[in-house]
Amino acid sequence: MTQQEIQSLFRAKHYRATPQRISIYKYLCEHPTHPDCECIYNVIKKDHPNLSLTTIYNVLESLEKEGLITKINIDSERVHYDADTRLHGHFKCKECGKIYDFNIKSIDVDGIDGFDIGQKEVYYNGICRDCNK
Amino acid sequence: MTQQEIQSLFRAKHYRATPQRISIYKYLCEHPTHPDCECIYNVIKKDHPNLSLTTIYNVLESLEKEGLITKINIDSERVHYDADTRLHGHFKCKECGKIYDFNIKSIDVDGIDGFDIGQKEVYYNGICRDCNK
DNA sequence: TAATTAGATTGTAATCAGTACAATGTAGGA
DNA sequence: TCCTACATTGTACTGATTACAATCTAATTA
Repeated sequence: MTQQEIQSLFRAKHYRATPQRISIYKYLCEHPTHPDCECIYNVIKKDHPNLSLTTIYNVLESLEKEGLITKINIDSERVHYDADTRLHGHFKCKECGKIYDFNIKSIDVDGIDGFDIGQKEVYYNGICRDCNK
Repeated sequence: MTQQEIQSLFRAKHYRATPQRISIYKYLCEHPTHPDCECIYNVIKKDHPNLSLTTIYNVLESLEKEGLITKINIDSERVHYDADTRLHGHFKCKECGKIYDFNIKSIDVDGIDGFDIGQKEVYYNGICRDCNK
C-alpha cells in the first residue's frame, strides 16, 4: 500500500491524513511482527525526528477506533498492534517471546445467546517450533 | 471447598498452606466473578487486617504457577483472575464491564504444527444480553 | 491561493498497576 | 519446642500509559 493509497483511504474515512499517521499505519501494514509502542516509536522517529511518544499512543488509539488496526493483549506487560484485522489467532512463545499468527478454521461456542459480539481474540502460548529444536 | 480441603490440597502439592493463601484461593473458588488484585485485596483485608497488597500479587503469582488459577488478560488495564482452569471463553461487555464465562465446544486451528501448546485464551467483547435490553 | 479553524502533535508532568527488596514473621519438618 | 526455609509486610521504585496546555497543520471555505 503506497503513501498515496493510505492517504486516500484515510480521507475517505474523514480521518485526517497526517504524515505521522500515514507512516505509522504504513509501517504496521508492512511489518506484521506485532510491534509495541516503543518499537514503533523508535522506527518512525527516524523519519519524524520531532515525533512524540504521545503521538504514537494517540495515533494507535485512533487507528483502532477507525477499525484499521487491532490491539493484541497477549502480553500483560505491554500492548502490541496488528494491521491485520481479520479473525486470526496469536501464539506467543514462552522461550523466545516471538508472536506468531495462526489460522482459525472454526470456533463453536455456547452460552452467549442474545449477546452482541464485537471483537474476538484468541491467544495461545507455549514453545514454538524453532525453540522446540 | 472447605478451609480443611484447601489446606490438604496445598500440602499435597508441597505448597505452603498459609492463612492468606487459603483465604485468597477460597474466595476465588466461591466467587467466579473474575476479580482483579485490588478487589481481592479489599475483600481479604477484612479477615486479615495486616494484609499487604504485595502478598496478593505474590500469592496470585504462585497460585498460577501451581496451576490452581489462571490470569485473564481481557482487560489491558488490569489483570483478572479465575479459579476455573478448564478451557472456556470470556466475554467482556463494553457497556457494563462485566466479564461472562462461555463454553467453547470446539476450536479448529491451523498453522502451528510442531508448536507445543500450553494455555489457550479466548476473549470476546461486545454488548451483553442485559445491556441489550 | 490565503485565511480560518477544528483537530493533531508535542513535551512535560502525573498516574497507577505491578515489582524489588530488606526486615520481620511463621508453617511445617526435625 | 526449636529451627529454618519460605512467606508476608511495608516502602520505595519502575515503566507503560494518560492528562493537559501550548503549538502546529490538514483541509475546508472565501
